[in-house]
Amino acid sequence: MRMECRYLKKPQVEHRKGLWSPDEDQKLKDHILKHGVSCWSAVPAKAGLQRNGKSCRLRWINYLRPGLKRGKFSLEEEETIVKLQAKIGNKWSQIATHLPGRTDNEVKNHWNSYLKKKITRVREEANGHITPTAAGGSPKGREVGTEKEHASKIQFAEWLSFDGANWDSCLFNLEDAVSNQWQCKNSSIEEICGSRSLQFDGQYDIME
DNA sequence: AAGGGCGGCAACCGCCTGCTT
DNA sequence: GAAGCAGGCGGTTGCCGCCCT
Repeated sequence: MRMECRYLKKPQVEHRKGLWSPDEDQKLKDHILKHGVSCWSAVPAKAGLQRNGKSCRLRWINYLRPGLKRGKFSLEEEETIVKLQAKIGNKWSQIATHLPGRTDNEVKNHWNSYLKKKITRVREEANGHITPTAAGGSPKGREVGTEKEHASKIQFAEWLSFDGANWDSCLFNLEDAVSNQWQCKNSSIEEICGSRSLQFDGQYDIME
């Protein structure tokens, strides 16, 4: 596969940057659906695009690929992200494999812009030395004080709670989880998550 | 109504890895 | 074993829209 692209003569064209137009999307989509991908660096020329191969690959994976799930992350998806991030760190591509229809970029963005701040806030509130708007929450943050914000806050606190009520036989400690200090005693991460959600038989014990 | 600030998202950048010669 | 290349990945940036003052 790689052989066929290795010594292809690539035209030296100025590559376009920035947002993709609907026309470019259509060209890329049509080309890939019709011919598949044997070599990303050859795709732009074959598809009639003035982009580089990497850009095309990214656009396809993150936006055009069939089966992508758009829209808000579900509570279950957020649980998965937080757990896996605590377990394996910022391995977004690996985390994304446990979230069908989600891309690594999407997961990363959601973590950086939302989950990380939420966790910090919950954590600091648990420590009792924070105002609700600190830790990334802006003083003018959206939905602050609204019913929606209130609801999401409660939900988040619920699924991060110690009682593990919605964790199906999982003893989960927020403080350790967010410090990357919790460990799974009896199960590998694959066993824990299976192909998708958090169904597993083992238990988490907090290791010092 | 307007401007400033923030959050969310798309895309780029640079490094790393694996493969081939 | 070294060099060159493509693909993969994580970090970062920049733009846009929404919300608040």
